[in-house]
Amino acid sequence: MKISTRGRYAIRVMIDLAEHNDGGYTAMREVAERQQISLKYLERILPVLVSAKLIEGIQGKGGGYRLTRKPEEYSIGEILVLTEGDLAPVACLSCKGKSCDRKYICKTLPMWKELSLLINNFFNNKTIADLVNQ
Amino acid sequence: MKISTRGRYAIRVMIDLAEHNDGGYTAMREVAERQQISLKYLERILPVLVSAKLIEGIQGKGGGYRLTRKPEEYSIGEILVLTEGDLAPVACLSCKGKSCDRKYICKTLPMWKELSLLINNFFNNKTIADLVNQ
DNA sequence: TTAATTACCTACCAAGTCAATAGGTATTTG
DNA sequence: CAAATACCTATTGACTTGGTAGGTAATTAA
Repeated sequence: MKISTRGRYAIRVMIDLAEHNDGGYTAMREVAERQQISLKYLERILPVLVSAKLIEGIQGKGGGYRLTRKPEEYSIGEILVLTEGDLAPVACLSCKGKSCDRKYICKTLPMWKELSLLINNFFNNKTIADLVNQ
Repeated sequence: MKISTRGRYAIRVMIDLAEHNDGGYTAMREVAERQQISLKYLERILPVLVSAKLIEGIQGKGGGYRLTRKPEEYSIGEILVLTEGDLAPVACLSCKGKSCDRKYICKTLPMWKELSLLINNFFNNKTIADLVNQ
């Protein structure tokens, strides 16, 4: 029951980009240094954020990444779904998991659905801007 | 971000024991059959519930397990803590994890604490009795 | 007393995930 | 041309997951 470094690092990168958002591009080398995260590892996490158009990057000297929207327009939920794959607390509710043949009689399923809703609401109602301003 | 079969199966066993609670002992072979869970696997999950005195078992023919309290006196939280080890949604908040040296400057830590509280409250306010009666 | 049944115990295993590291290539700027 | 950057793919060691295998000890019914 843990959110992995992939998702947590992605959020920290987004916050860092929001904090240093002057219209230009921020090199991931700087972000990695400030956040004390391996640059090489970050480079493996970012592509999914780029292809989902949450950030955009340009190559070459002076290049880097920048946000494509305002910080308050990113929900934590969408970042985590991209990087973690799913926010379902149990396999039965994951879109990847196969349908369980006990779903109509399972006494625990309603509880998992309730929890899933709680967690999803929590993350969808929290934005990058909420985390920058504190 | 998933609760594993260990915790989920433990809860289902507790519910099953509560449903067939006539004062006597219920053989795990029956529970495994009803719940469609491998008996051998269940036998590996149960010892922690026994040593924490959530259930008690007696050996030999006619033996089995039974609850030591009333169903409404078991919170889902305590069952999951025993079987999953921890309910912290991130390593930084786990009792097992080492202390993070960014904890005083981390912009995300307050959010993880908030989520952790939400999840713990959810599980601590839900009992086995809540799941049996529906 | 014996056979059946049960909890209880330990070792093992295959597959997958996690958290990186390594070693590049392509692109752009000064 | 050199430096800096994003971008790409393969590999790896440690760990977790979800079991299986093969027993032993205790108890009861026949």
